[in-house]
Amino acid sequence: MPSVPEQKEETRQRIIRSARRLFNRRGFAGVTIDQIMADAGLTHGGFYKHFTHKEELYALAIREFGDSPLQDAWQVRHIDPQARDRELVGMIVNAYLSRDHLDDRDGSCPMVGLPSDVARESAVVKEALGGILEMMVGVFASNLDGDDATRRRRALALVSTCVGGMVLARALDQAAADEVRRSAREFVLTAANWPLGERAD
Amino acid sequence: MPSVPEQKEETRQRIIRSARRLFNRRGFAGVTIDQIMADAGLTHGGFYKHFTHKEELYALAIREFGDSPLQDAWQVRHIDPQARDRELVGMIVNAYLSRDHLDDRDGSCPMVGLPSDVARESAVVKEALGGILEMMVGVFASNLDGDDATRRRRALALVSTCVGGMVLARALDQAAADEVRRSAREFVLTAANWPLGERAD
DNA sequence: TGTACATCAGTGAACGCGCGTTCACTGATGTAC
DNA sequence: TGTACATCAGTGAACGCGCGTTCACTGATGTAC
Repeated sequence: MPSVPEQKEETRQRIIRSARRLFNRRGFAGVTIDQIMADAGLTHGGFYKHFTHKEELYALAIREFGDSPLQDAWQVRHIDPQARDRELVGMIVNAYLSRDHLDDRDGSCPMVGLPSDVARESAVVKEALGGILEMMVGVFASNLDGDDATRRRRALALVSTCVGGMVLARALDQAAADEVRRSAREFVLTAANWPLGERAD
Repeated sequence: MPSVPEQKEETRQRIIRSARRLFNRRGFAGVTIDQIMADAGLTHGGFYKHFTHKEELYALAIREFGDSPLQDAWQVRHIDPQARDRELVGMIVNAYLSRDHLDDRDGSCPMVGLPSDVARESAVVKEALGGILEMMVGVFASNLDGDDATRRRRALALVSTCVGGMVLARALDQAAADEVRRSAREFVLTAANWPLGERAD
């Protein structure tokens, strides 16, 4: 076999990483295949040696956020989804609703950067986002009181507040963005009785 | 003056209404000027007799939601933003998080249909969305307890939950969408102590 | 009251550009002998 | 160990199409006389 499979796979991953950053910042329609390939240090023609459609790469890019733990992007590392640790969840909420996360157009959670985009895409793309939602809901639910169903419902609502706060913050001017972000954070931490920890902003 | 100003203004409004529906459903990049003009019963060439750019129409279309009271889209009419009426706010929350509102791609609140799109647009567009947020925050805050600052902060958080729940619901499959929607609704109504009223779904 | 004229909202062809996708080609690399 | 060959990831020109925008034109309508 004259081509090197490991090298091809490495290139493929590099393209997906470039796509993840660019799509997250500018949405599906706002990024061209040429830009993604150039960002990965390649020319546009080779794209179809790795993927069949632009949309296929889009779904893969979103799934990537789940694989390469999202925590990296949030500056909160090594989180065990099963962990019952209210302090840790408090930190996650702080990080999720932080100014850093708001400004990180490239690496932010795709629920913050791409929801309206995903709403218009096919089931494959929606499933990729659903996986990320479940990850976050799992962490929240493990640290709430009540029976399983109640914890899940409350977790879904609290995730909605976090995501909604950030989505709105992105769609507003700086001052309004900070106000919404902080209000959502205070509300979630108080409602769930999670410690506030040290807040950077 | 051989042209009729009132007729031109009427045409202009018809274009804006078409734009509002189409942009809300498919986003800024997903709609062509030709489609908007055709929807308004015109041909594409006349567009520039009314607007200078595509983006100008986009901002106008979003503002339109504030002018033509959003309540029409929510099936809740004649709401006085100053009204202190917990029952009414309960109805608004129910309507906002209803299946009807989720499925109404054309007429839904632009905070639900367009936030990621708006996040990538200019200040003019963001201000248009900010106006709609303030409308909703005003209604919520008037029906909460505490001093002004506290009510506003809680209102911002509760609006975040409503918007976040709907934005996520749009980006998920049917089953997950209903679960998020209902969880967010129950949580908001309970947390704010607003009556549940009759829920259709 | 009637007629010639000026205006301008709306038409539809055209322009230029960029995009997603295709394809003939290249050249580095592994394999066969 | 060396050489001829086959493979295929990556290249870059090209294709077809649709989009935003421009522009010469039309024809309905108000105005001047």
